[in-house]
Amino acid sequence: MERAVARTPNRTRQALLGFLSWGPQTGYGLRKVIDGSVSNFWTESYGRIYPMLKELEEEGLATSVERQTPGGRPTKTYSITERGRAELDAWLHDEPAPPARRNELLLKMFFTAQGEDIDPSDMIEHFRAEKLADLEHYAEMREEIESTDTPPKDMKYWMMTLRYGELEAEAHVKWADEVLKELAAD
Amino acid sequence: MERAVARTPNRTRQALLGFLSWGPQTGYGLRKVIDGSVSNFWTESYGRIYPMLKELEEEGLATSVERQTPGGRPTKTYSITERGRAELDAWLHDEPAPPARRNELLLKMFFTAQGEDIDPSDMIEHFRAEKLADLEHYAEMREEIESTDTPPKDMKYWMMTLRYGELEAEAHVKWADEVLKELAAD
DNA sequence: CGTCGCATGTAAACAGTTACATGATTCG
DNA sequence: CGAATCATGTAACTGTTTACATGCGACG
Repeated sequence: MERAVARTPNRTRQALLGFLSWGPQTGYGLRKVIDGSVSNFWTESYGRIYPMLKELEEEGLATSVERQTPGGRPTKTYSITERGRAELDAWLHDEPAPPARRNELLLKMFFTAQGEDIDPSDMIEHFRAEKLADLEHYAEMREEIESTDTPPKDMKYWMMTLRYGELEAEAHVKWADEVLKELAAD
Repeated sequence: MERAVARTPNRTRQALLGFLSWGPQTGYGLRKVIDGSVSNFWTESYGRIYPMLKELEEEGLATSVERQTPGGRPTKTYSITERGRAELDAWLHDEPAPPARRNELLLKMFFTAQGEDIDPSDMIEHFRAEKLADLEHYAEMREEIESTDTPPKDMKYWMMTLRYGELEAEAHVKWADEVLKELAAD
């Protein structure tokens, strides 16, 4: 009997297929799009993107066309294939793996009493500021998505991921406020 | 000029030093303690624990005593050294690295419209159930910490990490409720 | 007598980042 | 002319899990 395990398997494959499903892209372009849309809950580095695109092509999930641009480096534009779409679809149908549980901030908090004169206030203040910046960023994204002509089907789900970020960040700020108050009370 | 980067560096070292700062432990024991106390925001596998303990000893941050138990395997008990405590203390003083941003649930949500007839409701229902289970678990931990004679200095910080989990899980449940309602409205 | 808990450890594979190499164009 | 942006790609390194090997004692 096998137990379902909390691994973080390779999803770069699916992430790239997802973005290619919107239309052809270069490796460089994918990186930009990822940074500009899902950076809040997903990241990819060139060191993963380029080898993975090569792999996708070898497996017939994507095809590439190399273009000699009128000056500058030749660019390689990838497109998703039918088999690629099928793989993306299959992935969308199964259970996601839970995110890795590794939070250094909390680990430090947990051991604070073990150090000499540690005051975690600065660290939490910093954390709080980051979350507030995230919230501002989300507000901008909300406006941007609503103002550009996003397909309504996509829009709905994008807003849901945005909402996740908002509620989570708000909870984090609330936590920081509570904790800072308690720390100040000493 | 170097930019501070959001890496997730090796903190197994500090985690183990933290737990050893409470008192001597075996590798096996450390795993148990970690699972029973911080599993909510930190995990370690044997494959990291044993090699890391060896490393800590080589670097003079811990010492070990091998005991021949009256039957059974010999056990190796590690203790933290002064230098180990200094390293732990230094770590407690610097900024934590932000957690990795890789959430497969949200990545799936983001691409839901790209699949054929995808209804993410089941997935979110499952997510919600997990968070409710987490909340129950936190309630138990709260009682447990309060009933056993935890040093009050530690207690305060442990409760803060617990509170983080509670507020976050509550936000996640709220998100799931909102999203499920919206999905049901179609 | 089976399996669970105690207990240590390694090897292989996988996941992921960072730094580097290369080079043209455009903008200030 | 220097910096930013477009653009592709590799190599080295770090981090982490999983599966396996080994074996005793206790409990049912």
